[in-house]
Amino acid sequence: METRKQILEAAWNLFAEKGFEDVSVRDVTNEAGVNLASVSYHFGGKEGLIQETVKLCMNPINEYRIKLLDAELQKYKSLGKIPLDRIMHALLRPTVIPEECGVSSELMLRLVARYLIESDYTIPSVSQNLYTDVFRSFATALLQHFPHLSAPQIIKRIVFVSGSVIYYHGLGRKAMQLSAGSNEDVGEVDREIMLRDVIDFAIHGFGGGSK
Amino acid sequence: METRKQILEAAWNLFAEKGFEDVSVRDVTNEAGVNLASVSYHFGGKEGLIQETVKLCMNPINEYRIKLLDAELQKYKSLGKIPLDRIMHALLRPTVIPEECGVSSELMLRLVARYLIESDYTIPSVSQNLYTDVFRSFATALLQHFPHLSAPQIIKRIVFVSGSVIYYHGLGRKAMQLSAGSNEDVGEVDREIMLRDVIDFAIHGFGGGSK
DNA sequence: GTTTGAATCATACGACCGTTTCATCTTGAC
DNA sequence: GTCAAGATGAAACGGTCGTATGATTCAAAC
Repeated sequence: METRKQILEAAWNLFAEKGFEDVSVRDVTNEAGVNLASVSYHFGGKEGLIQETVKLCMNPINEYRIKLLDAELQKYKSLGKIPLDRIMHALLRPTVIPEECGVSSELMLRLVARYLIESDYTIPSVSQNLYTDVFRSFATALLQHFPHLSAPQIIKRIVFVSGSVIYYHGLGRKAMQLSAGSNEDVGEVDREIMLRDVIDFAIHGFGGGSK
Repeated sequence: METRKQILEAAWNLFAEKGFEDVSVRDVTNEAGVNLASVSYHFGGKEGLIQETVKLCMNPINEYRIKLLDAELQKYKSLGKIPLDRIMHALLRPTVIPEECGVSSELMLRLVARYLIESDYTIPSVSQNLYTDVFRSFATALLQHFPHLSAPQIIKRIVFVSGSVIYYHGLGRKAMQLSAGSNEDVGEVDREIMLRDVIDFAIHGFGGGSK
């Protein structure tokens, strides 16, 4: 059963670095130091391995989101509603600083983004309920702040906000370089600062000045 | 020279529908009704065809953005600055309603998103300058409104906004379904309404209330 | 010690891919 | 009419891929 874990770890690293199509089953098993047939044996095939890998990244993030939101809910239950910035914090922190929920780096978010696009945005069935929970919980919390918005409008804005971050993870660095008109590196980004920025952006974008 | 055009059209449709990896050169040439070797002859290979296809989508959108912004610049030059909503309109309309610049549907945006992710966000060299122009022009216009923001901060927020739209194009519909907890279809989206929504979101997110 | 079933291994199969090669056709210039 | 160059065509090459197969090892149960 050690083999299974080794395969997942190797796949994890390789997929995140090169993408699903550019990594062969042989690449994974070589990296993991296990036999080629192990992937079929343990995961039923490459597709099964991919889905398992993606779940390994998606689920902790969504679980962490819900956990953070629940904690805020307890803290502010006397108030009747969670402050907007705390809601956004719960929604966004797990994606900006994924290490906190065991997802080793933001490379993994690119992996998820990649998967969603390549699979026509089909979410693995095991993760679907979790996604549903996330959308519902945050929509409920946000409705306290924006009772004039319809549920679909709320969801739409949650998607806007999530998209900002994922896209930024991928293209942000490149965009900085392009804007400078050169290919020089722009240095490391401070994750806490970035989190603050994106929360700020989300709060104002969401509220539209109405709160 | 007709062959070249037929190949591009077939590639355009197939790539957008299935992605680059899932479409073989044979698929393209069969769909186009031309010989297999034509792709190597006209584009040097599959990679060349991919880049040409992506450019066919990227460039008109960025050109249209600049064109719209220039038009606003003329209209409001006596004012010293373009109204914020008009800047956002110029930035976002070409991606929400790409037909207006000859890009046949939002499927093409998925194609671009797919390419950016699969190619590690490497922008084809011919399109690089255009991207640089876009970032610079919009950053300049936005700086009039937010002189307290640094250039990198402006760029960062442009990326946030662009990301919202692209992500929404792909995942938005799915998100609606998930939030409903079912797989029922959510119907068509009104593009003009969506444009208004995303501009609204962008304006407030960008300004952060500071106008 | 034997049995048994899960796990691992070396190997091979069949399919598909991108590219190349070389022959053939087309077209316009001389 | 001939020639040359561009464009198209048929076919094959070499390589890689995901998967299947059957043998082998291993460990726990009896």
